[in-house]
Amino acid sequence: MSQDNSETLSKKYETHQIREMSSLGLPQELVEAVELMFFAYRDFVSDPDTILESHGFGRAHHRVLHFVGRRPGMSVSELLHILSITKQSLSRVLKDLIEEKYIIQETDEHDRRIKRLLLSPKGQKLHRNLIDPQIRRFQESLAKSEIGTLEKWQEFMLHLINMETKIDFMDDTGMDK
Amino acid sequence: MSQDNSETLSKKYETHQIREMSSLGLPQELVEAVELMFFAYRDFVSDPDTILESHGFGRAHHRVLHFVGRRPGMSVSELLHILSITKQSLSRVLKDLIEEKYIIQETDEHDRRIKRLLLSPKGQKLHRNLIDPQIRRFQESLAKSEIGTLEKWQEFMLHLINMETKIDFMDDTGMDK
DNA sequence: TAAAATAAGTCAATATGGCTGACATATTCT
DNA sequence: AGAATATGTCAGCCATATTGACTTATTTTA
Repeated sequence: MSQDNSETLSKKYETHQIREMSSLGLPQELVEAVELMFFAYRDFVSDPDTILESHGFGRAHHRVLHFVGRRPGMSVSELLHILSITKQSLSRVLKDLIEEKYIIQETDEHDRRIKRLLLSPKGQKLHRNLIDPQIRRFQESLAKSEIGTLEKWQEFMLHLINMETKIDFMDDTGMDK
Repeated sequence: MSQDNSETLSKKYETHQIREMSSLGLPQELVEAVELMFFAYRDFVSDPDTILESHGFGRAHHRVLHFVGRRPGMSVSELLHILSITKQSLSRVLKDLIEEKYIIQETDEHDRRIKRLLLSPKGQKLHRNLIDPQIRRFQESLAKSEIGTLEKWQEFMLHLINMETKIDFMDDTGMDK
């Protein structure tokens, strides 16, 4: 942070009174969980963010690289669907990635309207560099926690997801139910 | 989505070949987990997003309401610190919330440079409306999963967080370790 | 007590990544 | 032949982030 006071907050907190009870009547544990989602997500994407910046890319580029990497040969409209954005939003980002040869387009053999999207070797390398710190973060967290395997965590996270999204996700992973 | 083809992706997928193996050499489970983070976070904030829109607010307003609600009496610089944004970014959002009387400012008694931020009753009500669907989502997910309690999930999520952030979070929740 | 540091606020410019609406083009389906 | 589909593009708008340069009030410190 640039304009920051690095003194710890707790120290400051001793100097003033808490004026009202926070989060009246809500289960404290669940309110905490809401914050955990915010902080965990923010820090989870922070490493890729740094790498992306050095390439002049943003999170939008990351998402495209990720899904094209996971589903080689997906069409533009499939990509729009899974990202839940408009084609105008996608266009700039996709154009960047194609111009700089991270993504390759190939016309579908059977329906020449459709363009299949693929990662070039260069794109695969960047994708790998972006996902590596995230994988590492999971592995470290797994090692430090008593959770054992990811299974239950995954189940819980999956239930947080909207039904429509779930369909996309399972197509993507090859899951059954 | 506005410009969307509602046909399911899986159906389309039968019609073309997967060209290359995806995510070469990476543990599949962890790659899946990366996606779960993306989808779960997106859908988790989708309900508040809808409510915010009807008030002419965005996610930035939500974050301010949330942290001020959780830590009544926090100063502007503490808020900047916890959000990791600049004061110029905060200013418009905070101005909106103060002008529309969701947030009250009070000058600190002992140091008159500092302004303590508080939710008005109106602000508390909105905060509550925003967090309710998220709490509900957690409760439903908890009921559907075999995870039992949130404890292990919380531990795992906490380990995903950067050390600096952890300090803020624990100040916030009153946690010890 | 004068100078430095701190807390808050402001102005201006810039970038990213969403959005809508209106079209254009090529291709395939009916 | 005409409708529908897949992609792409132009133009403009909005929210939210950034940096840098200042101002004002207040407190701390040398």
